[in-house]
Amino acid sequence: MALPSFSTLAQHRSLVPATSAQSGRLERGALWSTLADVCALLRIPMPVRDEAVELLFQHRRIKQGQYVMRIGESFNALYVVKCGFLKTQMLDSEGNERVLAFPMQGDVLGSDGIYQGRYSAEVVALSDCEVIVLRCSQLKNSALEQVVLHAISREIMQEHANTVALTALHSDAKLARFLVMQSQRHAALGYSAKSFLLRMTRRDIGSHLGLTLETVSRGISALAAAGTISVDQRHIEILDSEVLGALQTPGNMRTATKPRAKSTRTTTVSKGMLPHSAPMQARLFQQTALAA
Amino acid sequence: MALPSFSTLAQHRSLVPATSAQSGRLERGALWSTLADVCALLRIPMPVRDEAVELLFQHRRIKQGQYVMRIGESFNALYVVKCGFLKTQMLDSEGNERVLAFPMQGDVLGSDGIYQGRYSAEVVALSDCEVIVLRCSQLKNSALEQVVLHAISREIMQEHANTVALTALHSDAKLARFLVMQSQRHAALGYSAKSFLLRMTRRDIGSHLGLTLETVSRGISALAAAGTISVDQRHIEILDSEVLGALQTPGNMRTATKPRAKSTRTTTVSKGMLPHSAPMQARLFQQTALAA
DNA sequence: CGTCCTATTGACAATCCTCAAGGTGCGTGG
DNA sequence: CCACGCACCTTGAGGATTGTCAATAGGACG
Repeated sequence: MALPSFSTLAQHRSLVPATSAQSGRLERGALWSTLADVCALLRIPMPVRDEAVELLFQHRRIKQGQYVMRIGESFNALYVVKCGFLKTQMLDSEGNERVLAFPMQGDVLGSDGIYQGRYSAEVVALSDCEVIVLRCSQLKNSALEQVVLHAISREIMQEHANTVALTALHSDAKLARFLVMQSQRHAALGYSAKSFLLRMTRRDIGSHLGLTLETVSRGISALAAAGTISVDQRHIEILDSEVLGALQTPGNMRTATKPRAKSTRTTTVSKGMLPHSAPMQARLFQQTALAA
Repeated sequence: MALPSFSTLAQHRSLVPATSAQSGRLERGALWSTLADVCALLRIPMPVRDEAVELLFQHRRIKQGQYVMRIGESFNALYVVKCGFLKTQMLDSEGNERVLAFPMQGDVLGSDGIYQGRYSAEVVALSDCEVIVLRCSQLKNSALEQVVLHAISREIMQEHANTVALTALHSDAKLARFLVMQSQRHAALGYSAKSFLLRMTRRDIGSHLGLTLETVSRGISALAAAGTISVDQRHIEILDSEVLGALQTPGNMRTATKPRAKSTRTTTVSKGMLPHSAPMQARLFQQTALAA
């Protein structure tokens, strides 16, 4: 069982929806994954604890349009996406839905519920999906706990950095960035980086980027007209990744602080107070804290 | 020692910069805080472990304009703001600075370094400050570790939610939201909610909100002209908090998904698969995981 | 085959960025 | 103490971007 269909998936064609890959063992009429399976899916090395308790985590199939979880439900499990494509959204203070992310294979769902004990976002399947259920009771003090916490912290950091970066860009740059990220994420799963299918609506993209669907549509049309990409409905083909990459951070949008100089009496603070070769301490704390 | 100067501070006038409140014990020529001090500052109950090891955490003074940490420095400590006002910023892919947050009393600095083992943001003091140094070696497996992790997860969740919410608003709403949050944060520390001093420049505000400094300036002027606030340099007085609060989410900016209906075959999934009174499990996992 | 959702495109208006020109406050050095 | 420089703030005018409203067309699905 060791590594799951990871290397297998790495050869797939891009347009075949990654529906229900059939790894995991069949037992009691359902599919289950081992600790090793989940770790591989999360791309985090398996802890070497010899307590070979062989924990098994049940799979759950989600049909397109169905919800993995709803806002307000009490937090009792985390989920790891085994395959398929989803959308995470929350309600802002007005009651409108705002799209937070588009999770896919290897992403963790439900981490927003840890803190409040209640999910603050909902996750809906944009294609038929399969997720692995990690119940709290299973995670608590298990070998998986640190692994999952590591994955969560990685995701939150990346997503937040991405959200911040988006704030200062204008529509074309946002769009280019979104497409590049989609491309990279597809590539990371072994699909084509040049050709992929957007599973979400223009409106979803707009909500995620802070644009209207018309602006998204126009932006995509403009990129296509410029020959940077080719569009057929939701099928995207990247023709010039150079140009697309360059578009991510075009002009200024003078929204940033520019100076980058003058540090009033910065003397030797940074080197004076905490020198002491610390990488090891950092690593140690990391072990215990948010990483694995 | 118990609760620090918390209740004392709660009576201060708003314009007096909260510089170097003098709690903490003096030892070896420096100020130190106990576990109880730090927990109170973080507004998190102190763990009841009877290992009364009496850990002491050293204070560090930061003069206005000095840096608490720089981008790229290796991660070896977290900091809790004892008093003063600061600014956190990172460099985007272009090399421009982007302001992430304006930390104040009780906030944690440096959590962005946990994951990479290296700080990805820098923190500069906007006023004379005092921070409490939590070295990794002290935190590791200590009673404080869970407390700090809880505080960090709380901060990250709030900051991310705030960042996401900002994305869809237009300038006036962003500005109103910013002012309301500043007001609330000041109030939470015992200062006046109606009258406070902005320690950051218009440019910093703009960078934080994704606007230019001119737009910020115009927005503030407009609010003042409307009688909602009164402005004198960086001194802000809120005259009509009703109006200001209402401005936070004005028109639509049709950026959100609106439908809010039609769940294709949602049948009984959410209630069918994971009912089981889970709050207790959630609480347990919470204990072990990110909370205290 | 009709309906609904989605996407595209156009025209127009509002917002916001850009460039530019003062003005104010503060620290530094003469 | 005053002059000067420098950052910060304000305000204006013009233009680019983007939101809004509206009309149309294609596709999915029952």
